[in-house]
Amino acid sequence: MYETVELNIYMKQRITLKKIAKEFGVSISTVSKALKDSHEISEDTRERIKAFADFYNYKPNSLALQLRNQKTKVIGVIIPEIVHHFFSTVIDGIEQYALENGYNVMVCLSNESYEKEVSNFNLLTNGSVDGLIVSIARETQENQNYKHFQGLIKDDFPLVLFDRINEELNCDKVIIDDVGGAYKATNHLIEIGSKRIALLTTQDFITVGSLRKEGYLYALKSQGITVDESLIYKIDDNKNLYDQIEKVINVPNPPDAVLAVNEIYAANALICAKERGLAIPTDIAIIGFTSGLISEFTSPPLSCIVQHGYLMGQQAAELLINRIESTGPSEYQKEVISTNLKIRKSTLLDA
Amino acid sequence: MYETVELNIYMKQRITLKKIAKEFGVSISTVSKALKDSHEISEDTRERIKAFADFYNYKPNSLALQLRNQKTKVIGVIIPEIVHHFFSTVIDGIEQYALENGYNVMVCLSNESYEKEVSNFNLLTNGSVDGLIVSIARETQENQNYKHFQGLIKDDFPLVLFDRINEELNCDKVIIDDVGGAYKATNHLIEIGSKRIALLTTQDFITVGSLRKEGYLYALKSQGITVDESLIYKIDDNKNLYDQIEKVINVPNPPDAVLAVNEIYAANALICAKERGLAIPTDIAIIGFTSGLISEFTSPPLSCIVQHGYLMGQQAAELLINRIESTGPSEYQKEVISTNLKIRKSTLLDA
DNA sequence: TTTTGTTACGCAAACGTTTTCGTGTTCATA
DNA sequence: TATGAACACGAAAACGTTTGCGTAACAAAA
Repeated sequence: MYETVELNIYMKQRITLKKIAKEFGVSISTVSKALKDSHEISEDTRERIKAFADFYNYKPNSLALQLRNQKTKVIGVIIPEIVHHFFSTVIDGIEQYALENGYNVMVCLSNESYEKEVSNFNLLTNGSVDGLIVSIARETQENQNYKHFQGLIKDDFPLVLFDRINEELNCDKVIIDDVGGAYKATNHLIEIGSKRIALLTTQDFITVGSLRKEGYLYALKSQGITVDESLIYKIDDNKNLYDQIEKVINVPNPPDAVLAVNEIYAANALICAKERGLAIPTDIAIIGFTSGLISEFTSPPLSCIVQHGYLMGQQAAELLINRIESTGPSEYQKEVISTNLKIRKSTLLDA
Repeated sequence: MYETVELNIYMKQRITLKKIAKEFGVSISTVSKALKDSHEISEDTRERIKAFADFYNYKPNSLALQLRNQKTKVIGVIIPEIVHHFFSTVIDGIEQYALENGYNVMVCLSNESYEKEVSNFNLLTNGSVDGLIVSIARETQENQNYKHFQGLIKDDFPLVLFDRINEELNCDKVIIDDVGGAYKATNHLIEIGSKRIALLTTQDFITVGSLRKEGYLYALKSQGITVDESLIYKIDDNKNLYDQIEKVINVPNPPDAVLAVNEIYAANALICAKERGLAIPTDIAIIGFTSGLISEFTSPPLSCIVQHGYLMGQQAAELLINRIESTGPSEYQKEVISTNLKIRKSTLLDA
């Protein structure tokens, strides 16, 4: 049965309305309507066409639909890197919310490179996606070159920034409460009696790093502790982490606590402290920021500020989809996701 | 200047060839040719059109191009979950190779669910992508329901399976040398004097788990060690990991070595062993499979079989793109990526 | 003056849909 | 026997692009 359909031997083409129409000697519109169960088409024709389409596993070409409907139901995501637990969880959250709302997700990686970020922009905003969720690449933050963002914003292209954002950019944003998180962590260290709290942060142009530094400073000040600038270390991610962190810990008079702005810094500090023979947390308490698994399996396990990346992804997707589907212009929103303090043995004195 | 172009106030539409044509009172084809620097168009017209297009930041609508060219230059990837270091590295490898070859990547998550896998299939194979790279969801492996795969294969749709594959499926595949890796790891344990080597593996329907078990058995047999079935534990990922692993370690006569088929099992075993007061590696040696970061930061750090996920991604992308761009049919390939043994202190006696 | 050639453009098809608006046929009603 | 409705379908436009081919206008050569 159904042998009239011509198929290329080497690359079977998908079946289309046109081919079905040809098979039955009817028009394309008849086929289209039949497949949509339109009452305009006689039951007999309808059933025959549907059976045929089913047999050949017909599915409407989504490109054609997207072109016609002027919307793709796809949201693009550009992140600095994917091999990063935090970003993975965010993607997960985006995906979940998007799918639940009939959208799909296209993920691209900037690899922290300005150039790749721009090319991803070009790629995704040429009609392939209805909106964009972005966390800014390190190089972009370093160079302060936001032209590609401004171009989009000028065109009212739906855009949501998350985590690594730029305040100047006029769009929806989702961030975690970096200041508050660092504040909580620092306060916790102070409460357990730490006096000389070192801060392992990033270079200044990474916004989350400088915000966490802010929270750290704020906590110290509000507790009346004078800030010792020599305890603040800006780690360069392009150089060897351990070597840099060793210079903080493996010194004559090491700090009695460390607040690290991410999990890796914290884990390295922990290894380093143990190497030097310091007891944790009695000699030195350590706390990090994280959403990862490393902290659970170090010994002792690391206390940390939990970041809720999944929630962040959901919120970003929600903002974006609202923006895409809204008719008129509306105020840009900035969602702040609060953090939790998760106390483990690296800061737990009584254990 | 250039004020004739009509723009909707609420949602600025992208500029199109048609609008440019209208602006200049020429035909669409003239504009198209002008922008492509065709000699058919006078230099004067050409320059004016190009300047205008540039001013309005014209970029060809990729949907229209994809529809016309009958190819999208996008490859779809479906993975069970993204919050998983191994899968992230694979994605990374796919992305890198794809981008270098003019392709983009669209990632979808099955969340180990059969239903989501199928819906992702439908979504991606309706014209949105030129080919698919898939690692099979757990539920699909459990139910053995591969109809959606067979449908694609029947249509000669370019498809590459990686890591979690099914041998029956007739398509390109990339796997790591699971048998060989487990064999290496087991041999290593035997070499350092382990006699009673426990295996922490997955349930049978996870192919990588059963393959690694095979390697483990093979190593034991080739060293003349009789297999003790009571040392083989099938962990159920849906239940609490630590509880299950505790039943292996925290017993009167624990094994003197553990081979875990992934990083998490290994890390849990390590915590468990320390909890019970066993010295590592003297009382019990532990080795895992991994590409993750956990192993580096446990104490002692975990030896492991390195999986080269990045390479795997590259190879998968290469196979797929070759398949997409090949004209005639050709033999399906199966690439096997070999593993490395990375010895750390969890199996290092002399340290 | 006629022929030939070049220049500079326009037409239309094609990709695969959806959907509005016809339109020809049949059948029942006045 | 006209009239109207109901039925079943087709034509065509639209989404945005590319490209082979046709052609008007003009200039140069025969």
